[in-house]
Amino acid sequence: MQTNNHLEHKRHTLAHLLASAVLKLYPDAKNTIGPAIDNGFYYDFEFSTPITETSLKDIQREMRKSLSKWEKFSHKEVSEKEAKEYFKGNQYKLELIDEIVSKGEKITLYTCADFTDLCRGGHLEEPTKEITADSFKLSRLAGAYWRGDEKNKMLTRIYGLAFNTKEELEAYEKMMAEAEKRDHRKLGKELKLFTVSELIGAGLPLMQPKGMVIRKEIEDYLWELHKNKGYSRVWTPHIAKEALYVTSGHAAKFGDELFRVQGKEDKFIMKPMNCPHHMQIFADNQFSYRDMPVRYFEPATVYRDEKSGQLGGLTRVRAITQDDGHLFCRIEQIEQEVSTIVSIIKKFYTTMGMMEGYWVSLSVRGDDKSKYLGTDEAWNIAENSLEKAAKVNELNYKRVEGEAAFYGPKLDFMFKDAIGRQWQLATIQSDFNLPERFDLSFINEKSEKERPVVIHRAISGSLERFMGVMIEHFAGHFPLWLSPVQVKILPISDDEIENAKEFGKLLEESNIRFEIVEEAESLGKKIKDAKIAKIPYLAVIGKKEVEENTVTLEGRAGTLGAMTRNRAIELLSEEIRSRKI
RNA sequence: GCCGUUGUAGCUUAGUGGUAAAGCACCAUAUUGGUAAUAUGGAGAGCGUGAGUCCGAUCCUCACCAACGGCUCCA
Repeated sequence: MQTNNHLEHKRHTLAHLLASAVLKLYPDAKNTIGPAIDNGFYYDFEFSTPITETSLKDIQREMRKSLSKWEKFSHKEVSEKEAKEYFKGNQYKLELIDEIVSKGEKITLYTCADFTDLCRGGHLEEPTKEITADSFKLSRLAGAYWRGDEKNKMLTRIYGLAFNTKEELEAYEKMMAEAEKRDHRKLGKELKLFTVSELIGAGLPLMQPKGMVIRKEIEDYLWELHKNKGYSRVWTPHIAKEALYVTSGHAAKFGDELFRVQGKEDKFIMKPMNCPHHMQIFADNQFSYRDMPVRYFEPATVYRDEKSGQLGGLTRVRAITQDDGHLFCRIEQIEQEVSTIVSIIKKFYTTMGMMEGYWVSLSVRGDDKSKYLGTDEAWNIAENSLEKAAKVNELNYKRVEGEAAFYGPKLDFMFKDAIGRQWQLATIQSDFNLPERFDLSFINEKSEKERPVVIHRAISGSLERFMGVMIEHFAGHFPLWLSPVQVKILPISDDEIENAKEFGKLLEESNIRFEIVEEAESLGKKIKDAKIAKIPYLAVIGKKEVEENTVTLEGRAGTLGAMTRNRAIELLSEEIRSRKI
C-alpha cells in the first residue's frame, strides 16, 4: 500500500530529477531549493538567460530520459569544507550550508545517478522502479523570490505535477479543468454579470444589471437575517480625515495601502475599514448599560490600494464591500451576541449549500502574552465566551493558539464550495483595542463609565468576493431566488407573443423576474439560447397553451409539462420563497 | 511591486513589414417553427495606449496600461 509519505518522497525525488535535468540542459544555471508541494513539486533556479514555457518540454523530456538511470539513491555526511567545495560558485547553496552549520545540524549530500544535491533526505530508494514517466509532468514557470523575501533576487521556479499513478494525475487535471470552467471571471463575462474597464482601472469591477440582481438578493437576504436580531442600519461616508485613522491606528497599520485624497484644506483618506466610523456613531450617544448591546450593520465599500500584481477578478479588488457590522457590548454579553451571529452564519451558509465540510478556527492568544492588548482577565473571558458560543451552537471548531489578532480572539469560518475548495469567509472578532483608542464608554449600574467591548462581524466577508465564490460554487446555475432571470417565456410563434406578455404581467405581479423572447427564431434556437444563459425555468407558450390558458414549464432537470398559469406561479413563488438550491 | 506570458470587432479566435479574416452575437428580409443553432444579406475593428525605426508597422524597438500564472501580502 502506498502512503502519503510515499507520494511526498516521490515528489521530492522528482524535484531532484528536475534539477538534474535543468543542470544538464543549462549548465550555468544555479539550483537552489526544491520541495514537494501538495500537487507535485517545484524547484527554484537562477538562469543566466531567461527560459520560456517551450523549454519546459525539453526539460521534461530530459527528466523522463534520465529517470531510467536513477536506480538507487545514496547519501553521505560531509564536512562544511567539503560541502562548500562541492557547491562553490553557487551562493544559494553556500548560504544554506552556513545556515545548517549555524544550527549545528549535519550536512548530508544525496546522490542519484550523476546528480548530487544538498538535502536532508526523504526520497524514494529506487526511482527507476517506483516512478512511472506518465505520473508526472512539468506544469508551469513562475517567478519566486529567493527564500520568499521580496527584497531578495527573483528566481525562476519550475512547477511540476506528480501523483501516484497516471490515473490520479489525470483526475487532478480534470478537476482543474472543471474549476476553470467555473471560473467566475469567465462566467461573469459570459453571463454578463460584471465587467472590468481599463479606463476605470485594475481591481475596480463594475456590476452589470444581472450581476447586480444577484448582489442585491444576497445583500437583502443578509439584512433580512439581521433586522429582527436588534441590528440597526447605519451609513458612513467613503472618506474621512486622516486624523480618524491616526486615532484608530489604521494609518500606521495600513500604511501605503491607503488611498489619499487631497482636499482644498484637509487631507482625506478613502476608508479602508468601517470600524472607526461606527465608533464615532456610537460615541455620539450617551448610552446606558440598559442600551447594551448596540448593534450597527452596514454593507459598506472600503478602499485599499492593493499591489497591482495581486488583483484579480472579484476575489482581490481595490473597492471591497464588506457586509460589515459592529456590536458594542459588555464583556459578559459576548457569548450571547456571538451565539446569535453564529446562528445567522449557519442559516446563511445552509441556504447557500456550503455547510458540508466547514470548519471554524477559534483563534486565541499564543504563549507570548505581551504581544496582545487587554488584560488577562478580559482575554480569558472573551476566549471562553467564543468557545462557549461555538460549543452551544455545535460548531466544528479547532482551537488555534497564536492566531488571534493583537486586539482580541476571533472565530474564522472556512467553508467548502461545490468542488471542495476551501474559502475563509465569515468572521467574528472581539476587540479590546478600538474602544480604548476612541475612549468609548457607557454608564453602568453604579453610574460609572464602563468601557464596552467591540465585536466585528462579517457574514459573507465581502460582497464582491462572495459573489465570485458563489458563481464558482454554483457554476453559474444559481438557485431560483438568486437567478437574474428566473423565467424565460418562449412563444412558439409570433401569434403567441401577446399572450406571452399577458403571462409576463402575471409574473411581474408576483415579483418573478422574466424575459420574453420576441425574435423570430426556431423553438430549438430559443431553447438553446436560454439554456446557455443558464436560466432556471423556461415557459413555453404555443397554440395549445393559448387555447387552454396553460403554460409548459421546463426546469433544469427536465420538463414539468403543461399546467395552469396560477399553478406555475405558485410553484415558482414557493421555490423562490424557500430559497431552495 | 517583482518574475513570466498575453493584449486583433460585444465575445471566441485566424493572420501579415505594404493599411485585416472568420464563427457567435447584432441589424434587415423571408420563414411561423413544439424542446439545444431556419435561410439569405448587411453593418461592425485599423489590430491595448504613446513614442521610435522604416518609403511604409497591427506585425520590429522602447515606455506605459491591462489581463493571466506565480512570488509576496491579506484586520
